[in-house]
Amino acid sequence: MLSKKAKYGLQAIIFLAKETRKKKEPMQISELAAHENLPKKFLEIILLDMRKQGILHSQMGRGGGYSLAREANKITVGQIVRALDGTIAPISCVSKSAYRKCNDCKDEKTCEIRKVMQKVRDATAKILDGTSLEDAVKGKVKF
Amino acid sequence: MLSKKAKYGLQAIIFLAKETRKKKEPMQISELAAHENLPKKFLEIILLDMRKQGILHSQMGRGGGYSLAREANKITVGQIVRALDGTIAPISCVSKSAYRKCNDCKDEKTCEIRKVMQKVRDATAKILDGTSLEDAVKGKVKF
DNA sequence: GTTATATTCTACTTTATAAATAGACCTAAT
DNA sequence: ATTAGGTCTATTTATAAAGTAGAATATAAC
Repeated sequence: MLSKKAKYGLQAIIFLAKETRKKKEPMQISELAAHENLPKKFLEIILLDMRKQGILHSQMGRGGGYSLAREANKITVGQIVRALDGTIAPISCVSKSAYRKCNDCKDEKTCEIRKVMQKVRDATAKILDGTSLEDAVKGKVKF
Repeated sequence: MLSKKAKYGLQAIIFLAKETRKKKEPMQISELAAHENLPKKFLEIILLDMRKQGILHSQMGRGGGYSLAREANKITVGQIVRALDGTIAPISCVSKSAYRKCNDCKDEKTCEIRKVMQKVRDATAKILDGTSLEDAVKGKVKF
């Protein structure tokens, strides 16, 4: 399951992507939180995470706020989920961004669970990495 | 991410499926836990869950233990994950087995996140429901 | 330069849920 | 009756999620 962190982050950045098309000014955390009904302080952490990973850009001081660091068609849903949840893989031993061997795994190559979950990861990656914010906003989800 | 519960459950039932091909006697929790290096008491809860959902059969008393309730080709990985995690969906609003509307969702039909996650769910379901324990044990994971 | 506004950063508390553990209790075979 | 097993209740521990409070920092506007 997607964590709430990733879900809230997606909600916020999708709203940002929508609004960015209209006006170019950054948006305040408060406005984002209010519009999407998200816990403000939690959202603060989430936005900060995305900024540190280069997905969002922030502007301090008066008139400041958050804006997309790149164009909406250059940011994928997969990047956001990885930034906030660490991975899109159902199990860490098939993750590319956050690989970790299972605790008592005897042999990764013959692990049956790993084989199945590898397929799930690949299918998920294809969808999430193949969907940009622009696609999402325009409702153009392929596959 | 798959919970540890589901992962341990899969480990245990796959081991069971392998051993069942040889001998027909039920297997004890202790043996399962020892062989797969799983916390015994936690595994106890997991096996009980699967029994209550008709996936496993248990025999009380001396010489008892757990065995598959159906043949290995009649049990899918998807059934096990759903039994232990409630759903295979990345977000509850696209789950079939455990549907739940998102808290402050204004309109499910236009939700961009939902559209993407629906695709992920469908792709995941195809793989997990299309893979039986027999497939897993024989290393025959399609797709 | 001062002020207002907004992000950034730190720290702590609470609540909910996942993960793990302990022990008493029930069941069936011998 | 005894023994070997599952069943059930309760509790603890760890982590995710959320909320609270406040200080530090950066920037625009005056």
